[in-house]
Amino acid sequence: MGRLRDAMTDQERHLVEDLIESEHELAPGEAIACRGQETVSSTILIEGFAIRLIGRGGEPHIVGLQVAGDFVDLHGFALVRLDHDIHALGRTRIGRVSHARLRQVIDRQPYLARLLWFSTLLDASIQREWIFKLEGLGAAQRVAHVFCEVSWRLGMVGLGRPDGFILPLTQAQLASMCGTTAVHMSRALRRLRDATGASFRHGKLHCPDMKELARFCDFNPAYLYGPGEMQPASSG
Amino acid sequence: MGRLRDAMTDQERHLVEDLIESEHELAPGEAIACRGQETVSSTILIEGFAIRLIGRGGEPHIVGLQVAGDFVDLHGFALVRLDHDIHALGRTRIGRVSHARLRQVIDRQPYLARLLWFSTLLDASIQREWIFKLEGLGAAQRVAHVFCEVSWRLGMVGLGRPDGFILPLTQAQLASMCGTTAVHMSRALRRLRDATGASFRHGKLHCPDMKELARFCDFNPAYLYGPGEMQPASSG
DNA sequence: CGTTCCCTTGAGTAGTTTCAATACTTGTGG
DNA sequence: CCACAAGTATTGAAACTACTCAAGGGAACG
Repeated sequence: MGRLRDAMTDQERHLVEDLIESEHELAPGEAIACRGQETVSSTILIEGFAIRLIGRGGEPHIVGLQVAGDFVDLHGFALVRLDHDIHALGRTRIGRVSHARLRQVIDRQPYLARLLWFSTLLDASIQREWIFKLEGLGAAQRVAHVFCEVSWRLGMVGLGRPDGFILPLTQAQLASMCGTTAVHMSRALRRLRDATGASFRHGKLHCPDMKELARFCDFNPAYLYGPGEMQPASSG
Repeated sequence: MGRLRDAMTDQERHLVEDLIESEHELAPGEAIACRGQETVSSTILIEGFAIRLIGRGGEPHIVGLQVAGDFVDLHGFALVRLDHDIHALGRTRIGRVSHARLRQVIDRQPYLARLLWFSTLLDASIQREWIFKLEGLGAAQRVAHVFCEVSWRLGMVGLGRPDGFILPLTQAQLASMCGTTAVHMSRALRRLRDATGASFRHGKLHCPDMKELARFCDFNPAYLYGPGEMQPASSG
């Protein structure tokens, strides 16, 4: 819910923070939630990243990325079972919220319910942008778009840095997210480096000029519903 | 909400149907909702299809498809502004539901609120599957997957036919949905016809063997949360 | 200090795009 | 009913992009 901070009062923010019943440290790659399993609690990502994985038969593909402050499996609350796996990326800290507790708060605070709903809608909006990206852009622009999005989302939760960030993905994982192969991703990253100066190696992006990166892939952050243009429904 | 019929009581279904304040006929291609515009009502697709479009600068791309019974812009309720356009596909009939009315019902019927939420989560699940499909499948398998999904979704709202359906898309639009070109889509459709017997021409799919089509693209409908394996949260 | 995983590079192959030309469908007005 | 126009679908060939296989170099971890 971190990304909704501008839409929440201090009271509401405390209400959400108080929902967390336990905190855990997770090792890199550890599962946060698994496909098909019935969920009795949901997870807030307090620190680190998480990936969504869909795999049938062959290698699983990465179909989503969550950053600190995100509710990663709020779907489980309404859907009971998840359709995909969620894994920690690098070392993470998570908080668990029981569905029973969530239900109590939601029934008494309709506005908070709408905020939780908004949170999942934001994820849906991001997924539509990923579809758009996969349909329309080449490999180098796709990965640039991923970097722009992560930079922007980190900025929305106060973790933004102007010259890059740590994102513990391998090039093979980046390739999976961009619908290409590890070898081709390596070449795409070199083209990106030559064109924009942004270099990614061993889970670290160094980017001297974010604007240049955004120009390279025609990045428009409107779909992230950040403070400014588009805002969630007002309180009341 | 048509697709949730199995999760709703008759009373709840009537409650949703009574929400509809006005019905309209739409001409092919007519806009249902536009990016950026503030929405005061949401739309249920009563008959026909709708597409979601994202376009920045160049040609817009199709990033989503809705069938009869779907709430097409429920996002607008929580998000106020949409991040993309929604257009009618072929002749459609829609119903409008004011947000004021929606809010009333939601605050009094928490379970109904969860059903609406579930409806948007189902769209999100479908979008994740689209991402997976674009990342991992070739053009012929992608379009086969689209056909399987539409067939399944029509079946979920009682409009299923064993030998195909009318889907008023051009090959250029299918290409847009599958991240390829119109020319290549034509070739992909021929390969699909040769491999499975399913032929698509001028907005009509003729498919003698749906199972064969499903096998061709390794289609698994679990992500649609149909009656069976995965179900929304129970009432109460 | 070596093993393992990750990244890079090259060369050949397969798949996709582009451009351009032709044919088919549908709808319109003579 | 036919002719025409506009949109839609198919085909071919050349250029391009991406994939695969394979080998070598580099970073991180024990």
